[in-house]
Amino acid sequence: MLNAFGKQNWWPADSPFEVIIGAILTQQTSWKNVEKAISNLKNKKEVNPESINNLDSEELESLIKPSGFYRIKAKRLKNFITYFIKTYNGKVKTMSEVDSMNLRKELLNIKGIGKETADSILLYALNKDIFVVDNYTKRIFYRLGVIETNDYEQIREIFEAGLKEQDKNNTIYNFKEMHALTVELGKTYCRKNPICIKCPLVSMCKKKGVKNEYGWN
DNA sequence: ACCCAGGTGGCCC
DNA sequence: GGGCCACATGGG
Repeated sequence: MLNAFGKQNWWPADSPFEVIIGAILTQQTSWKNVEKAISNLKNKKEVNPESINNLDSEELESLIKPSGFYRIKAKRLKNFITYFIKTYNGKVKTMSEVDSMNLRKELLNIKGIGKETADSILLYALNKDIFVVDNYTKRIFYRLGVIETNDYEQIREIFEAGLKEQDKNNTIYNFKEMHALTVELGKTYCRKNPICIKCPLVSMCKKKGVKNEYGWN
């Protein structure tokens, strides 16, 4: 994937806090639309916990409209920021000092932050060695025959173990690139309706004739 | 006119 | 534990 697509250098953002905002806004949404929403926020105010918390809900909704699901995402942003200010005084550094698996549980208790969003925050905002599993990860590597399970935690542990074993000295970097490259490959060659024939990994495929969401046509 | 996007929670069984 | 649904804008 690195040969096919090059280094991705995720996550594009000016600050770790902006990574978190983007992680919530990009749920089931193309990054292009998220960029518009973040650009609207930046044009309004500096993107920091206090300034976004001080926006009233209707104004926040209207600013993030391009990212879709804007009413529910405005609530999700507020849910996170309320917790973040109350618990960590709005400081990313303070939050990042918490043990990563304990912090993961805390994040998962916030309504609107599920596993992928929590793990994106841990990896890309806080540089924790947690691998992010998304639907492309499941779809691509199921089709390839690399994984047989659909369970998020199992898949996360399989990738974490494999990537650590391959290169212990660049765990965080490799987790970041692996996930970003997986998304890049998925966007181009691994949609729900399979168009895998030009996929750079197609020669590795072990599975044939599987017909379901994670199937091969 | 479809199909899909860097998911999540609620509800039902 | 899974299966289905709402949430919504914008691009191919």
